[in-house]
Amino acid sequence: MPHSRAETLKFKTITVADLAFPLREGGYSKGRRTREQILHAALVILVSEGYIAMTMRRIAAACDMKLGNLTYHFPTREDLVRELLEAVVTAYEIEFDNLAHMEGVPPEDRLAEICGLILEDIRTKKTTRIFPELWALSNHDKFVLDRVQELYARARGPLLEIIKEMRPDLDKASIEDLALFISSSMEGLTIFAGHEKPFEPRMHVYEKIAIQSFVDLVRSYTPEDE
Amino acid sequence: MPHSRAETLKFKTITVADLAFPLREGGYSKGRRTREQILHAALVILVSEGYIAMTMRRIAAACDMKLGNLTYHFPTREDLVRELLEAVVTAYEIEFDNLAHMEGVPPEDRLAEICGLILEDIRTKKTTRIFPELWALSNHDKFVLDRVQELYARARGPLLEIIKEMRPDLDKASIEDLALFISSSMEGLTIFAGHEKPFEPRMHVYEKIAIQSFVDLVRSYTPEDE
Amino acid sequence: MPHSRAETLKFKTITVADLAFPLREGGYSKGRRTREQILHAALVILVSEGYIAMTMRRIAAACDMKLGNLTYHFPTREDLVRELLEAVVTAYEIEFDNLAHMEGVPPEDRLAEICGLILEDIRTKKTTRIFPELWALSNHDKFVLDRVQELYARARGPLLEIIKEMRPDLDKASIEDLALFISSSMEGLTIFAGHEKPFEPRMHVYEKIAIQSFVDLVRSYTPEDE
Amino acid sequence: MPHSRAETLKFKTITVADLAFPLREGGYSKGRRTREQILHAALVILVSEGYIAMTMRRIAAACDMKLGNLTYHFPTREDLVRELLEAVVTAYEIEFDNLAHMEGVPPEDRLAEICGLILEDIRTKKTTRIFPELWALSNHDKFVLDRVQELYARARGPLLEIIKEMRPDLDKASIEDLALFISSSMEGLTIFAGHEKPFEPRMHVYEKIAIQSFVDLVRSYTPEDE
DNA sequence: AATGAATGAGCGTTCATTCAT
DNA sequence: TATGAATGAACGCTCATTCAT
Repeated sequence: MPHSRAETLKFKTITVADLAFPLREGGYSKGRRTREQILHAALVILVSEGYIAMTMRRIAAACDMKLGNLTYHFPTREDLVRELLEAVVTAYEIEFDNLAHMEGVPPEDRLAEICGLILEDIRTKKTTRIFPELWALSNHDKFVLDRVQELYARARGPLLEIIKEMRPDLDKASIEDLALFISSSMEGLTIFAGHEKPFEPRMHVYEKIAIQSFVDLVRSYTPEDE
Repeated sequence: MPHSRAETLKFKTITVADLAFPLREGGYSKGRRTREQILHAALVILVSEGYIAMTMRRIAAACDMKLGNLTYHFPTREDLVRELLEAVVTAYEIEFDNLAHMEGVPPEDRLAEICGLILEDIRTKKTTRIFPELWALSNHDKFVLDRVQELYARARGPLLEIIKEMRPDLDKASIEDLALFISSSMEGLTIFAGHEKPFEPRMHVYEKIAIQSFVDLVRSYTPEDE
Repeated sequence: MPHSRAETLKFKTITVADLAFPLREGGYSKGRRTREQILHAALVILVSEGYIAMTMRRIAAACDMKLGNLTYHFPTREDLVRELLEAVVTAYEIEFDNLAHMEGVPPEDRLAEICGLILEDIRTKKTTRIFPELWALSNHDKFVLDRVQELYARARGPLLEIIKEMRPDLDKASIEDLALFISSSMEGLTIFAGHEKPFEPRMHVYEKIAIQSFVDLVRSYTPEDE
Repeated sequence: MPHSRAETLKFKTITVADLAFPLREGGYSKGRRTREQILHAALVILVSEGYIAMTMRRIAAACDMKLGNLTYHFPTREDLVRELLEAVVTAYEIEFDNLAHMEGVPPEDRLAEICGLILEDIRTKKTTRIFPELWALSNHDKFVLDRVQELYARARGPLLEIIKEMRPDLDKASIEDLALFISSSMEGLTIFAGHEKPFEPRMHVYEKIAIQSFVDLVRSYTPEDE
C-alpha cells in the first residue's frame, strides 16, 4: 500500500500558494490567515531577494503590518524560519507524492515522466531560488539539513519503486544508490539550467540526455563487490 | 596548444592556502601580505560559519586587527567579497587546469580520472561549504553568477576534449551539452555526498556509477534534431 | 483609645497570603478572586526576580492567563503596581498593629519584644526583597514615598507608646525622634543581615545589641535645646 | 601601617566628579575622556531618574552622542553598568579612606566625627538616590551584592579601629558586630532622613542621638556567651 | 470575564562605513 | 599602514496599551 503516508499527509494539510500548512481543527480564524500571509510574504522575499534579505521588518512591511504584530504571531525569527521551512518543504513533499501514480505504464516511461516533472520544477523560479538557499543553510544548521534530506528521501520514493521494478535482481542498497545518483544528478542542473541560469534554454536537451542516461544506467548497472 | 590560457594564468598568479592572488610586479610588500591574510581569514570564516557570519568585524578579529585597518585595505565589504570570490575561483581554476594532462591514455580512462578528482574535491570541507554559498549568492548577484559560471566553463574544458576525442562525429553543441550534463551531475552530489553529508560514506559507489554512466552516455549519445 | 484605627482597618480588609485587600461589600465574585490572583503572582515575581522583571506579560504568564485579560482587570501597569503596593503595605500595617498588645508587661520588655519581631520580619525573604525595591521606587515616585512613610509611621506607633511610658518627661518631638531613630536603625539591618545577606547568621547578636542599645538610649536620652 | 591599601588605591585612581577611574598609563586620550563622560552621564541619570531610566539611548542622548558610539566604548550595557558601579563604589571607598586620620584625638571624638561625616554624606542627593538602587540590585545580582558589601567592609575599617581602641578587652567578633550594627544603623537613616526625605530636617537630631547611643553602646557592651 | 490581534515606542546590539590621527 | 572614534541604519525583540470579539 504505497503512498499511504503521503495521502494521510495530504488530508492533514492545506496547500495555499506554494506553502502547506498543518490543518488544525477549528475554523479559518483571522490569526491563521495572518500567519499564512506572513509566511507567504516571507517566501516571496526569500525567492526574490534571498535569505539574507528576509528580515522581520521587511516581512512585516510586505504584509503591511507592524513589526510588533509580526512578533505576536511569530515570537522569534527562528520560529518563523522553521515554520516557513516546514511549510515549503511539506508543499514539495505533497507535490512529489502526487507524481507518477501511473498504473499499467512501463517503468521506463514512468522514469522519463518523473524526471521530466522534476526538471520542469527545477526550472521554476521558486525552486531555483529556494534550494540553493536551503543547501547553504543546511551546511550550518542541522535542522535544515535534516528536513531537506528528509524531503529528498521522500522524493526518491517513486524512483526506488521504478528501479526495483526494472531491476528486481538488485539488492536494496544498490537500488538506493541508483536512486540517489539519479536524483542528485538532476538537482545539479539547478545551478546551470534553472530559472534564468545561462543554460536554461537547453534544459530540454539535458532532459533527454538525463532520461536516456538514467534508463541505460538502471538497465546496465552491476554493483561491485564491496 | 591547449591549456595555454591556464598556463598563462598560472604564471600570473600565486596560490597561497586555497587562494590565488594576481602576481603583481614589485616586491612582496607588507600590504600585500596583509591583504592575503585578510582574505584567508575571510575564507576560513566562510567555510566554517557561512556567508552570513562573514562580517567585517569578525574578519578583522580573526586577523587580530582593528576594523579600521581592514577597511583601509578593503574600503567596502563588497570589495572584499569580490576579491575573495576572485581568489577562490581562480584557485579552483588553477586546480582544474592541472587536471588530466595525461598523454597516451585512452579517453575513457582520462574521463574516469577526471571525474574521480572532481568528486574527491567535492568531498572536501572547503568545496562542500563554499559552493552552496556561491550558488545562493549567484541567484541575486550577477557578478557572482558570471564568475561562477566562468569557473564551470573552465572546468568543462578537459571534458570537452575527452568527449570530442571519444565522439569526433558529434557537433560542438552536443559535445557541450554532454559536458555540461556530466559536470552538473557531479555538482549535484555536493548536497548529498559532500563533506559531512548523510551519504558521504557512499561517495565511492556514486563515483563508480557516475563514471560508468558517463562513459556509456558519451559512447551512445545521439542528439535529436532540434 | 489606641489601636482603634488599626482595628477598624482589620475589619475592613481581608488578608490573603501576604496581601491585604479591601473587603468590599458583595459576594466573593470571580473577578475579585482573579484580581487577587494577579496581585499575588505579581508579588511572587517582585520578590523572586525584582521590580524590573515584574512585567505585565510575566504576571499574566504566571497566572496562566492571557495578557488581554490582565489588562481587563488592571487597565494600566500603574494601576496594578499601585494596588499591589497598597495591598502589600496594608498587610504590613495589619501585621504591625497586631504587635505588642501586652498588658501589664514592663515597657522595656515590650520594647525588646517588638524589636525582636521586627528583626525577625526583616530576615524573611519577602521583607528583605520588597523593601529595597520600595526604597528605590520612592526616590522617584511620590506616591510610593508617601505610602511607605505612612507605613513606617504606623510601625512607629507602638514604639511611641512604649517610649512615652518609659520617659513621661520627654516632649512629643523627642519621643518621635527616638522612635524614628530606633525604627530606622533596625531597617538598616535589612541590607546586612536580611535574607541571604552576608551577616544574616549574626542577626541574633545584632538583636541583642539593638535592644540593649535602644533601652539605654531611651533611658538616658536628653534632648538638646534647639 | 593602616590605610596602606587605601593610599595605594588613591594613587592608582583618579577621581572625577563623583567617579573614580583606574589611572591607566598613557596620556589622557580622547577615548578615556569620552568613557568618563559616558559614565558621568549615566551617573547623573541614575541619580535623577533611577536605574530603570538609565538606558543606553538616554545615556547617549545625555552625552550628545549617537548610540553607536556609546556601544563602541561600552559594547554591552552590562559592561557599562559594571564599570559605573566600580567607579561609583571606588569613589566612595576613597572618600571613606580619607576619613578620620585624626592623631591624638580621643576615640569618642573620632567616632563622633566619623558618624557626622557619614550622616552628612547620607543626606546628599547622590548617596540617597544611589544606595537604595544598589540595595535593590544586590538582591538579584551577586556581583552588585559583593561589591557593595566590600564597600561597606571598607567603610567599617575606621570604626573597627576606634572600637578596638575604646574596648581593648573585646574579642574581634564582638568588635565587628558592633561596627556592623553602628554602620547599618546609620544606613537605615537614608530612607527617613536622606535627601528630600520627610525627616531630613531632623537629621541633626538623629546625629546627636546616634553618636550618644553608639558611644554608650561601645562603652557598655558585654557580649553574651554564644 | 476573557481572548486574539494589533500598535507604537523603545530596548540592547550589530553592522558597514567614514574619517581624523 | 594602522588605530581610534564616531555615525546612521538596521537588526531581533520586549513592552504597555488598545480594542474588537
